[in-house]
Amino acid sequence: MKNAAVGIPAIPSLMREINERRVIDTLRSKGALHAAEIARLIGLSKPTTADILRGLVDYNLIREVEPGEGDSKRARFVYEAVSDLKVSLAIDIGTRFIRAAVGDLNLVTRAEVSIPVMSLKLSDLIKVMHQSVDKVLKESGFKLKDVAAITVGNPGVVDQKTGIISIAGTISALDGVNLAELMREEFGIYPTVENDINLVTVGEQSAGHGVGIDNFAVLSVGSGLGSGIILNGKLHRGHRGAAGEIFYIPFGDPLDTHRSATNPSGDRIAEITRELAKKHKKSTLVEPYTTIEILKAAKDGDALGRAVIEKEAERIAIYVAAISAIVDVELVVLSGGIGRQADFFIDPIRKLVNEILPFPPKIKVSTLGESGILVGALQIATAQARDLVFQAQTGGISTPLLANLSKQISTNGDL
Amino acid sequence: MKNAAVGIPAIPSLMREINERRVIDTLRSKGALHAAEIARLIGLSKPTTADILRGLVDYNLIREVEPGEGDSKRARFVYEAVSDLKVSLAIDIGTRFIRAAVGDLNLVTRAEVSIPVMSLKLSDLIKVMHQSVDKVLKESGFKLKDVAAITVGNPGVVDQKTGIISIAGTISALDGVNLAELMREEFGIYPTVENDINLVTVGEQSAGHGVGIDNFAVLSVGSGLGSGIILNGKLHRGHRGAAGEIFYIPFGDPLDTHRSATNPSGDRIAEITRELAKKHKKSTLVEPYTTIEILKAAKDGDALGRAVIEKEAERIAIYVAAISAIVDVELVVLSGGIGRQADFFIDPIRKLVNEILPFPPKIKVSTLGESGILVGALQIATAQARDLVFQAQTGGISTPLLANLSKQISTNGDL
DNA sequence: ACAAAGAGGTAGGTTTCCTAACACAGTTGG
DNA sequence: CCAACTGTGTTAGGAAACCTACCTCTTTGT
Repeated sequence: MKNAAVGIPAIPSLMREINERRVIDTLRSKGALHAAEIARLIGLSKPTTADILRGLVDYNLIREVEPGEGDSKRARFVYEAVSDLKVSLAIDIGTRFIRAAVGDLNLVTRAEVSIPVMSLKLSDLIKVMHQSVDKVLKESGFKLKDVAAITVGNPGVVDQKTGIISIAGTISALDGVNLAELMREEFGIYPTVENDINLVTVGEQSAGHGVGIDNFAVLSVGSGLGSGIILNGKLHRGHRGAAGEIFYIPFGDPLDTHRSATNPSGDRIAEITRELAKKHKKSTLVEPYTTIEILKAAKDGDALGRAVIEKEAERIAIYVAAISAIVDVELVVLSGGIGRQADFFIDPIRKLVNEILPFPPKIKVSTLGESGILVGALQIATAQARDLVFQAQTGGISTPLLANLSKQISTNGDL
Repeated sequence: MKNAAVGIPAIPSLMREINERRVIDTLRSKGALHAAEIARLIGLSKPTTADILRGLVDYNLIREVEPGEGDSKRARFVYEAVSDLKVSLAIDIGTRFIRAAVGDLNLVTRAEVSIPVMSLKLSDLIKVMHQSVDKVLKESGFKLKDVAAITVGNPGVVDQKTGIISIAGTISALDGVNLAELMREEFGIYPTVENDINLVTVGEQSAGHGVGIDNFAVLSVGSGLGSGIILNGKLHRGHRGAAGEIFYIPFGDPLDTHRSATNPSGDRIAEITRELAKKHKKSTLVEPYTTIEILKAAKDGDALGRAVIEKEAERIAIYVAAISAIVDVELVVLSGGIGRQADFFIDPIRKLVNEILPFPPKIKVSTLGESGILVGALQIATAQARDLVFQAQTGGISTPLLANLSKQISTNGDL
């Protein structure tokens, strides 16, 4: 036991790796650039930058390209990050469809498919998942061996340590299942399994209303109710991955497991309508009340429809307020089947939230649509894929170790 | 504009600074050590470590001491971090007392005082604050010029950008005041002004039940109601510093600004008692109902007292549940005048929380007592003081810049 | 047309770290 | 009790990474 090092020291080769990573990150985010410009952006000298670029070309992580329109005419060599060394795979296990997407290392979606679910039995879900993966890979022109990382969305809470899913609600076949392990057996790759609303939230962060916002939440109101939270620019999962499970906020009778008094989700909307139908006799709405018809009627000016929506607004508002009271977000994005339709009743939500809170958040309606889950899943899978590719090509140390170092750097003053 | 560097590059001198900081951090957390042991702990080679140690001795940041009991007999030189180069100051502005403490760079409390406030007028508060600072400095043997950093606790929400306090509740004289700027004028040092419950939370993290726990909350039930949240090991302040203002969770009637139906704080406890007194005629309790007497009666077995406490338990439980539903913490620590007495009614709180949540947190009662605010404030002030001293002695770059670098390092894989 | 500015490269030098080898001082075991 | 061992601290030599300064060549601007 001669060198039982606890931490990793800052040695010259580590310095080089940090700078290499920053060069490639810069190329991925800004597109093709020439050496002098990269040097300026990062703060390195030209000789060092040129040396790093030569190394990255040797590693096959970047390549020389023809100077384009935006480049200085004096630039003789322009570099871009190689995007198709490996790909990442995003899968969304939903109640009605299983969707899948293939993305390259520069986060460009190469293919996207959607296959209807035949039954909610676990074996059938796995079967359809296989079909969607096969189909999306074929369409993208890549093979399974090209896949570096997979991220899977599901409606449940995922235990980060064991990998086991719980509270999967509508897809109860997933409860108690270790989906990550199961997929490793099926596809040979250990995937990241994540809650679907958390993925929508990451999607909003990378391509929606959450771009550049460090503290925001997504409130998803659809057939179920849930939320995802970005705090200090990072998805907050909580101790057991159950952060954002706002259904369990004990509004009304604490022991009412249906949250009958406050639940705005599709589960409850028919009951709200039935209740309000006693007062509003004139209505085009008839049993069985469906969410789609209620929303349509409300837009068309139907009194019962409007009354239901007014109630919905109140119920959504209290959840927005509860989230913001506890974590003080800058923005709440409404998502999910009902939330995405909230454009025409967002004003009463805002009004009530502003009355409840001294520091109300902005409230917006998601514009990402159905594929929000895949956008977020690709974001996570691609980040992992980039890291794996970097390690594989350079033989560098892993990002978790680097993150460890960066933690050690800033113990002070950064509380 | 020849070198408009956006980031800071990883250059050799930065590497040295990282290693210097890690050496001194190691000495502060582990006490006195000899060179070979430090080298092992950090992972550096012996010659490099010895060189760094010589440098830090020259900078006056560490000093050579006599080898003690715990040290290897072969150790010829043992080093410790210099603790009294500068000190930090913690101030707690409370409704009844203003407390102050002086701590050294190794986080040892050198003196602590408590002075009753005469009135809640701003000018009087400032006067008493001055007295407490003078007194605590005198007792500690340091002067104002030795103070490197100050952290001040107050009941309000502090806007991180403007420095202005709001919702200060019981000390309404602070509302709209820029206390940080005011103190800079008084003491010549720009302090960190922070919400008092946030400071208690940092206190629990460094010296209470929160040691080693990455996700936990402090629920403070006293004359008011509030909470502080540690997520991923860091205090979460939120977009406007209003995180943890759980009073605004719209339990009951959303527009009831008193939260009559659910507020467990001292504000409301007399009313709860009055209500329950109708059912429990036999009681030693009489108007005016005070929190202290109610708690005492309940402990002595008084029926009315017990009924009130039962109600309190329910009310506390729903706030614990709401926090945990949203951020999924491992632990909730009960604090504040009432919360710290919760030992004898913690079981019904646990029972109800376990019934409400699928992933209930552990619940514990704070053991820090009245000085929790000062413990947290010293923690923050000392972290800043260490950083300032390091910069002053070495001429190194600031920690925010280092943190910036560490952020740039781990863009990937660390979502 | 020619000077200025910018891209890319080379040379030389500094800083930082490492390994290897050694001197010296305690520890251990026959 | 002394030889062999183990661990501390130092010295020497060398590798890796960065920098500045300067050079050439091309484009830009007057």
